[in-house]
Amino acid sequence: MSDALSIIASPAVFPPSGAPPLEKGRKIHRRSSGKSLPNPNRNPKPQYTSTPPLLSSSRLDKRRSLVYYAELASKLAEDGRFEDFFMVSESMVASGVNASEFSALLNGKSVARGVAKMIREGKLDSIVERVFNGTRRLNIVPVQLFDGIAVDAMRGECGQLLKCGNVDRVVDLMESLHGFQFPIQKLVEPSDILNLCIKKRNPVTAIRFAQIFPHMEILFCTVILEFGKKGDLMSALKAFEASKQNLDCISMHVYRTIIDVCGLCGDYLKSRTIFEELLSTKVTPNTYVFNSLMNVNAGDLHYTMNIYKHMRVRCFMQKLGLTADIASHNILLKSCCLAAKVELAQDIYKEIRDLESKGVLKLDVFTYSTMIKVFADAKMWKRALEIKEDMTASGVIPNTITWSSLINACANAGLVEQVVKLFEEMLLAGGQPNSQCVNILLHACVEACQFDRAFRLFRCWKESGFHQTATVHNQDKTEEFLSTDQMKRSSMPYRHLIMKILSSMHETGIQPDVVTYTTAIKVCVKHNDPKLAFSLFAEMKKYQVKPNMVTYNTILRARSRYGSLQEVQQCLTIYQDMRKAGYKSNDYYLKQLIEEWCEGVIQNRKMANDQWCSQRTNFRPHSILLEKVAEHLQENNADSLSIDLRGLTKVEARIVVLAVLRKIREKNVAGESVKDDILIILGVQELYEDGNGIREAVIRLLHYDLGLQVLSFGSRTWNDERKEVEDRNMRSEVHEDSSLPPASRSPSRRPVALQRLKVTRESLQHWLQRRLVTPTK
DNA sequence: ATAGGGTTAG
Repeated sequence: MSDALSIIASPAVFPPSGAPPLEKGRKIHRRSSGKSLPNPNRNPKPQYTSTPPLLSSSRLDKRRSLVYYAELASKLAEDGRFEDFFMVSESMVASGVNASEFSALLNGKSVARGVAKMIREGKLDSIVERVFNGTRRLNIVPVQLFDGIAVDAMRGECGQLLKCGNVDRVVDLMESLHGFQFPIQKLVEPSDILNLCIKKRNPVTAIRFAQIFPHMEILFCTVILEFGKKGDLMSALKAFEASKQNLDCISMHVYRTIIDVCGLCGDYLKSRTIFEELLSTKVTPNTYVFNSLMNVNAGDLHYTMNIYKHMRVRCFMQKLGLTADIASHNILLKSCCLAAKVELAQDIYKEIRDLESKGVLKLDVFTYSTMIKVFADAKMWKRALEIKEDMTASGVIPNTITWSSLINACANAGLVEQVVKLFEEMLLAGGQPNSQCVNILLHACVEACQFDRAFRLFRCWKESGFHQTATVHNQDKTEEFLSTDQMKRSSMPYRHLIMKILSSMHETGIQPDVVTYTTAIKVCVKHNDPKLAFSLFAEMKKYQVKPNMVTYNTILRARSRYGSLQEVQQCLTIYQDMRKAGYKSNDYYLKQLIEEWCEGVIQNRKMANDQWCSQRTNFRPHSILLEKVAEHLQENNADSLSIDLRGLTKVEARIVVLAVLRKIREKNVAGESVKDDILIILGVQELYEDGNGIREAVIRLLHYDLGLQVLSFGSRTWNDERKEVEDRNMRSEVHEDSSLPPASRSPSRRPVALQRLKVTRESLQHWLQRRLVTPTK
């Protein structure tokens, strides 16, 4: 048998200088003899045109020709011509050359550049398909072929795909690469992939990603937790099940995470099921699992106590050390706190103090803070202060949260003096107040109507920083005591104080948060000052402080105080804003506002109101009513006098019509006269039949209650039409074929049309004039 | 990569 290399290297097999190749090599021939190869000008080294030592069988020659073909293959790869690259490489290997010897001679940089080039050209799939499968056929470890250039290029490409939200594509790619031991973790930030999966509520892709991630357990935990944080328990559970399939042993961390997630998603019963399942595997749960379970079920003291006992018995039986640690006890105290069991909490506190003296446990800042909260909730502020003494005696340093709890204990009891005193003490002790702490203080002052005092504190901070506050404040104290009564009567308008307080906070470096703004808005609402409330709402948006449910409810709560069209419009804007922010079903206050505002049109007609009250509870949970009203009341919709009532119920239709009428009335008072008729669209129905009774209800309201002239679409008066309808009904009853569905009946006899009503401009004007002479309320 | 404590609204 002749030398293998000489066969592969013979001109008949692979000609370096352009002789006819094997059929397999046609492409190589065409391309390599074409544009880029050989090209001495572009790259004079190596000289492909020079004749390689072909027919020699000496070792040196063999080596030389191996180097030559490796260089050639590298060059082809660099140009992104991987088919040609593999043609050369595979031919070499087929000829008996050792693949690893050959691959060691390949220029890794060139191959990497070639890969980068393909990536730039968007040929990502080809890389996986050709390059990786090709290298596999060659028995070359593909990773060796790539250096930083290719990895960078591929990372860039994955980043682009993620930017476009194409997370599945990235995971597809990574799955393929993973099969070739490619270091996929170098390509993307795991959090980038997970965030997208979570945003799309797509657990499947997240699970696929976790399966190929080098630290699978960690990633599964992260996936479970992140879905949980978004309240997506379903997806979290899917990831949990997948993690059990993929991990070879029971992971306490995974169990702990899913139990926490049950808590985050409010399904504490599910956490119990999962715990039972874990017990059934006969694996002893660790302290983390026990503690998480207790914490999630903290609202159920009975259950938490049982778990706690279970822990202790287990320790006893297995002669283990104490599994219940200080965190377990802290959770138990929290559970007592939630159940308002002050005495039990005190007993447990005594017990753990005892354990501490025996050196078994060490009470920490959490323990003391929780106990302070126990007493704060029970309005036992003196006992709360005693806990603080215990704490300092044990050498535990109170932190911001401890101080906040303590201040809150006094605030709950209405002791503003004590609150301020503690705050000063905190500052002296070097405590760093944050916005939450400041909010408690602010709230305490607000509750006691001491706006002036709150402002004074904030002014001090602004002028001299926190740590000067105590002294400055003390100087003011006498004066303040003397003028408390005047302050309660708000000698200085509270509204100036609120704005000032907020700006002081900004300047002191404490960012007013949702709670600060909500408290301020609450004060405005209390003082009947919707204008300032709305402007505060605008300001918080300006500072990118996101309103929450409480904020929306606070501002919308004062519905009865909002009277003007503008105020109602602002409310509706806020409502729409709320919907956009994802708060859906709680539009209770605004519905009431709209109802009351609209009904104000006929508020002196008692009968109508009584009838109304019986109907008001019939709203659908996600009615389109408010959107509809908002649409009509918007300023830019001023000239549209067409009301589309399609899809609304009787009650909703009534409100929308009333809203438009009230708007017309307010505009009229402001000097804008009615410009046109009102057109009311009722929907596609049989002209003389009205299943929902909307038509009847609207006509009753407009014609009978308000005395407006209502025309049907043909401009006949409603009364004329009514007679006609009755006549027709009498006649049709005889002939009607009730077995047919309405739509299939003869249109000539029962016409199907878009029903419309019209309220004429003249009758509206009459109505407005009547309204003016009628004494109000 | 590991839990547990504080504020607002009804």
